[in-house]
Amino acid sequence: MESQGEAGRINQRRRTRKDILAAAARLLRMGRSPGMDDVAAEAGVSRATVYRYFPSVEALLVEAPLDGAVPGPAEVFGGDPSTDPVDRADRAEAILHDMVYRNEGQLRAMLAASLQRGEARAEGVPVRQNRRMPLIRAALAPARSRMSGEAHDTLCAALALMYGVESMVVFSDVLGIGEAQARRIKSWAVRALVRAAMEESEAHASSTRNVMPRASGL
Amino acid sequence: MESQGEAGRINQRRRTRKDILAAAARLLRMGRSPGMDDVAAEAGVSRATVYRYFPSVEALLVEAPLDGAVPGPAEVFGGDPSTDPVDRADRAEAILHDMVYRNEGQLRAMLAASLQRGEARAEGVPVRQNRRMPLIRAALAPARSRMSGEAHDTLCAALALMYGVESMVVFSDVLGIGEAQARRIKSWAVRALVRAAMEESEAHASSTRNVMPRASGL
DNA sequence: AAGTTTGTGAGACAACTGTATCATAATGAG
DNA sequence: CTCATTATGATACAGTTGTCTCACAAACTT
Repeated sequence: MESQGEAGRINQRRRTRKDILAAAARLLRMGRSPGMDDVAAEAGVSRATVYRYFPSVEALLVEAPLDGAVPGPAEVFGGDPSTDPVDRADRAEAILHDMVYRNEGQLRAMLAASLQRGEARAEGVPVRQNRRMPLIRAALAPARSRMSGEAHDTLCAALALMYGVESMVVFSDVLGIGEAQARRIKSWAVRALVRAAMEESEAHASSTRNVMPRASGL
Repeated sequence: MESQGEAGRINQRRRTRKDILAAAARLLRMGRSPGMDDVAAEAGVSRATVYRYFPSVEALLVEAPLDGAVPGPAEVFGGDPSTDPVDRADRAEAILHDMVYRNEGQLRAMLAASLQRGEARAEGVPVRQNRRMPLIRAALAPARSRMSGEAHDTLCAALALMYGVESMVVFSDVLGIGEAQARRIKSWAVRALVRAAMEESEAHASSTRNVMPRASGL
């Protein structure tokens, strides 16, 4: 055999890699912040092998699968007759809220890893993925035609501030607020923002003044 | 001398502590993420001494002073005749916005440090400083008497999601939005939230229904 | 000037991270 | 089956973090 790299023993490597990620996710789900030794022991492989698949513990934790698949827009609003953007935005937040608090430890690790990209960052490390915007867009779909593009983008960006892990960090670490309180506060804020954007768009329909700033590149 | 603890050599200890924090801030301002050795060398003290004042690198970086003092409520609203909570909240956000983007590197390091080893949380060590709540409270002071305590606390918590470093992380890393855009979006959202809370409170004054959830412990 | 208290420096130490090397065992091709 | 390929295990290693102990020197008290 001369073709190396791709066609060595793909199945074995895939299985090992999957086992390592599963072990990491299992430990993260226990609330621990595992080190390489822990992951290796849990996966039943040696520490050196884990390092052969992931260059650092951060890179490993970032790729560890989340508990419970993050539902896409189709799963959330698929067979949904509701057309009220306020309710839909609120419900989308509730779903992401549950996912975030169920995977708190892992998401914190992922956020921390993405923040250290300040100085010297490796090449292959995956950046941050954006799970929230598709959900937000889908939630606001019924109101999309009633708003200007700028108003829609601004609202999307503002909602993105409340939908992700970062809001949980603020609630927990800065404000010392628990999950239930956080959910109630975000629910109120999300509804207020969507309502405000729609009211401004309606007002804009009769006058020519645009209250909302532009927000492109989303 | 038998009374130890308080009256030992307070001045010396204060000076050492200040030097260590200043050294850490100096290194952070260079964009580095210093370790204990670096801080000790920069401060001109031994590594053991640094550990005598701060139990970990995280605790040290969290307390490191920022470039340009964060103005307190007095400096911002001291000789200020404005009483519109919407404008005041917007202006407070603008001030914190400038501070955040001026200290982006250090604040990212501080945020990462606070997330890093979330497992072993020390007892007396503050996880995060809370610079934003005093400003938010001062901004909303003119409206404080016109709202219920629950409505006020909920609004404060919702605003706290937009005032700090975390919103910058969302804008930059998740949405890819620059500073000016971020400021405009936050300005709109802040104004919309304050306005919504005040309108609901006015409506509440005539009816008995309370739309806003409770948020205590701020 | 004692003598005592107390902050500091120096170094040893275990634990963990990330890298490198070598030997072994599993795998697939002939 | 036989043999070369290759993933893996077992180490050893340097670097860092955080703890600890001991000795020294600066301060305060009398």
